[in-house]
Amino acid sequence: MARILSEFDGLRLHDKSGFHIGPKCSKHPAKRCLHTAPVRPIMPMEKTFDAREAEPRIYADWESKGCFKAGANAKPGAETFSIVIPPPNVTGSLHMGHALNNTLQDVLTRWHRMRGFDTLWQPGTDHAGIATQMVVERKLNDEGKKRTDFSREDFIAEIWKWKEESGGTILNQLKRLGASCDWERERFTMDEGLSAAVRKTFVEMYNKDLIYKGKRLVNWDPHFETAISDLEVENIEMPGHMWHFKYPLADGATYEYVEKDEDGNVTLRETRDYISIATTRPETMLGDGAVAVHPDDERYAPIVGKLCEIPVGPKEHRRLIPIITDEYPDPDFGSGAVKITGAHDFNDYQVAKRGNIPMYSLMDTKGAMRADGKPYAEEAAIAQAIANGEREFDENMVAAMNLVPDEYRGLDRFEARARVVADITAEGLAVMVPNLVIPDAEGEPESQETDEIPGQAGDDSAPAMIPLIDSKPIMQPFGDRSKVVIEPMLTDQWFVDAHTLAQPAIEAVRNGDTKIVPKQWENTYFRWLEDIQPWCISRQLWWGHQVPVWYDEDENAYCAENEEAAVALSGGKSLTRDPDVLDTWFSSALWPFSTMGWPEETPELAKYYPTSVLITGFDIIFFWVARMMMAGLEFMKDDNGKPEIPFHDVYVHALVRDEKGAKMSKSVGNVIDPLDLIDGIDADGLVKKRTTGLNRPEDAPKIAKQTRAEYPDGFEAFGADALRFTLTSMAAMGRDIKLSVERIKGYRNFGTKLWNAARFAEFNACERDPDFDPAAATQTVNKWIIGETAKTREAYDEALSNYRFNDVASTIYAHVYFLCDWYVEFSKPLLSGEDGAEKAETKATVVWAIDQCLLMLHPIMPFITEELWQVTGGKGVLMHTDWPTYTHADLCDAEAEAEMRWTISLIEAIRSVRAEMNVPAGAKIEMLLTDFDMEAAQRLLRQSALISKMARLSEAAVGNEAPAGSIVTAVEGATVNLPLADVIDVTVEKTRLTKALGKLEKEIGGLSGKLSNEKFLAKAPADVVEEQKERLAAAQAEKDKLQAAVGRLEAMG
RNA sequence: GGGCGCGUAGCUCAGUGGGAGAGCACCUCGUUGACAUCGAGGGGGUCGCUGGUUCAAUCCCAGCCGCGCCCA
Repeated sequence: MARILSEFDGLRLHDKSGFHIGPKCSKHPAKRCLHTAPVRPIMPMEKTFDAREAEPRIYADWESKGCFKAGANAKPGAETFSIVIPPPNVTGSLHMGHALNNTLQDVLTRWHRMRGFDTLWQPGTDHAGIATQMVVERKLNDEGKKRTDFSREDFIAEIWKWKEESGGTILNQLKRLGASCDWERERFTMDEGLSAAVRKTFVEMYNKDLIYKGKRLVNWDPHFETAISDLEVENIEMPGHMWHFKYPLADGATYEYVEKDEDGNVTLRETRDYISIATTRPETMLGDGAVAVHPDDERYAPIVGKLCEIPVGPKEHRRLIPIITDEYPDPDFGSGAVKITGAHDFNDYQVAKRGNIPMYSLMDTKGAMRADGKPYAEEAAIAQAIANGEREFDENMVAAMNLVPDEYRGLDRFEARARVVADITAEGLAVMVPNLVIPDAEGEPESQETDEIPGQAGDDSAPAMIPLIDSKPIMQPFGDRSKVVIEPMLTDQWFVDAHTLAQPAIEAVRNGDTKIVPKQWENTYFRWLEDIQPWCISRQLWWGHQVPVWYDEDENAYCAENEEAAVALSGGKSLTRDPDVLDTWFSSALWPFSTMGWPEETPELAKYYPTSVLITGFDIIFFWVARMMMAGLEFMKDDNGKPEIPFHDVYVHALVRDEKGAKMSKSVGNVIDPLDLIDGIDADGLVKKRTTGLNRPEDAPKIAKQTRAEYPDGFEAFGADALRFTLTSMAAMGRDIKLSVERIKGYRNFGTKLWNAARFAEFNACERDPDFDPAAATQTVNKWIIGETAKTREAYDEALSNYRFNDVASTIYAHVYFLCDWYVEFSKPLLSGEDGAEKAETKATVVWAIDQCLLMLHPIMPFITEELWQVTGGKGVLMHTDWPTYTHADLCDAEAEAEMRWTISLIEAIRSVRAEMNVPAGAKIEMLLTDFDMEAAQRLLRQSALISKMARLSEAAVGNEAPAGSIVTAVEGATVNLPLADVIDVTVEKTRLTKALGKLEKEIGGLSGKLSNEKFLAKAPADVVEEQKERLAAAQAEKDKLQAAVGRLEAMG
């Protein structure tokens, strides 16, 4: 519906309803005011855009019209453009990272769709194994139920129920953001189709030995009681301790222990009956299989091959273990001797494998000391026989043995640590040092820290000797979801031979088939893939894709896509399925093709795979990008059977941080929910949000205070457009985004600016002219803005083609402001002039120019632009309107451009003087150009109306002589004289001119120095030399003009 | 320890081998018929430091200082 007020040029109503308010206008009593125009039920545009009301309405409209469907708005035979969404966790809710990620995808998708590409943005969610199981378990707990109250099937049914009810949250939030995904194609990694893809890939890889099962040391999460992959472990430096214990030599043997300094001088010589071992994990001593020293370490050479005693456990059953050599121990670290606990440490595991040292598992799935198996005495005896070399052993036998002494069985691992330390210390087998009072760096006495360290009694009596305990930071592994300390555990797990799969994935990026942007991330990608470890894909969870492997009674494995096939493989045996499920990322790795229907050969797959670009954060390059590359290249083949990449480009964007640069986190209380910026939230709501559900509830008051101080009024409803524009404008390559609420506000205001430009067009009855040809414009101002628009369009497309999102945003932002500041003002005289061809052309140009802004802004700010398009009677939907293809070369009129640039510079010069001289804004003054060239005179003649209006001149003329008492400034080709004798202060004016001259002289000095340098003239490119010459001439000319003005001032006295 | 990145205006950040930019903040003026969610004008930076390459370096190279991230 067109709402053009063609009969009421300049009509302005203060009442939003569109009815005029009364017979007298209170606002403009003295003027001719159209508020007194006849009452008419019309609907002018609202004064501002109400995002909260309009955005959901507009989105619903697009959706109902099928605007997002794959292929919508595609030109016949168009190229395809496809993106698969990084599937958010089904449990997720939208955070800033999603907002950024999806805004960028939407910008690209909308842009291509408008350009007529056959476009698919494939949406969906990820089943997120641990996260989802966690959410549902918590919900059941709230209902007083436990997971173990359910059968596996029933529990999974509970999760599906939850998914149906609550799983769509994040997708609805993406809609609120404006994401133009093809929702009809929504997929979920646990869908039947995607599950079939998982089974098929597993079976194929199994059959190629790319997947295998084995007992390996893996990262074990004692909270979730499952293995996790290396990537799901976060190593965090924590304050820790290193204890030093004596492992007595067997049978009271002794040796000469000698320490030397670098020059070989003996610094210590004593007879020892023990070997000193340093450890950060005393509880694992129970599982030691050996003590290792470096083969070159002379200190221990005398005792290599001998046995020593683990100084813990019942005395009568102390285990003896061999002292071996291995390259792993660092002689300069600690005592240089390392205990080897193959089942609980990754380094020890390697040593144990090399040395065929038994690896004794000490803990159960919850991280407590084992309580199963035979009594300690029996187990210890067997272990001793192994250590003595009297007994053969194998992996499984050793794994079954429980070497935890009876008194420690069932203890939590940290409790066990304290007990072990206390027991050893009590027995006098801790290494002791004098209890020195050590001066610290500031020279103040400070005793060795003894707080809460197991093994050191908090005794006031200050004993002479205390146990040697180093307090120092140690790296500890934590589960990225559970936040508990990860335990290396020796378990049977499924692995993917990632090394083999990585080679084609490396090659595809190296040879440019897939391009990573910004390029620096390629290094990260290569480094990880080149050193990739086997990928542990099995999880001891219930929610996920169950491993498609069945076992018969003899543990023979049959891998097949379903049970019938497995049974057939086994020759008809009765089989049991492997209970493990797969790492969620296993199914995510298939996402680019599984969502398109693979393993079926669907038309979508043929059309949209490989996808055009993947937009993702750097934090999942390893988790996801690299694995999709591996899976794609392994399973997808083009018509010639050549492995096919999943995407041509990978654009890696930054992390969104808070305004101060801190990572947004619940516990810090600095999280900003994108939806709160879109729809607004008051301070109470924000505080409530940030302080509920904290891990540390005691932080709530602090967080509340911080929040109120920072955002005393909460957030206004800035709308999705403003947030999107902000994120786009800040998405510069290679740097994190510090999100500023002020900046969002600024871009909301930018939307209002655009809105008002459209209102201006409406008030002036500027209607779209279907026959308007921008190349045929006749008026200088029109030709000029058309050329400027074309320039902007080219710069925009160039930037977006290169994923330079921030450049795109600033290009269109600057253009809109330029249009409003200058063209809109310039158009006014033409619009209020006589009816005629010029006026008609200008009206059409105004609409055209604003429409071009709407088009170019639409990918970033889809809502307000669509609303403006439709409110002003645009045809169809803006999101399916064709993208412009004109170029600056097509539409530029060089003369018009030069003339308008000159006009602008003159207006700016006059305004500047007026402001500096404090000429009242309302006062009209005269202007006279002197020393003018013909071009300047003609330009003034042609543009005097505009210049007079915008510079508030009563007269604009050319003349031969400057009037006395003029203030002077310069433009290209003329001296500008403003006769302001009554306001002029000779001293002030002289100061102003002197300052300006100073700047010019500095510039002239630099330029002439350069131009008199023969080397510069000889070596610099000709165009650069020419440019410098022109600049020098211009500066010189301006200097002359100002100099003359100074002369005249001095003549005045 | 290895790798990557960053240091430009008070703040947040663009940018370029040849005239230092934007937004916000700040100061002055202003209800001019689109817009006070606004307009006009203005101040403010030895482009981290030191060397090198070059006719020319904020930009390229090396070293140093400071900060961040990833990996061990």
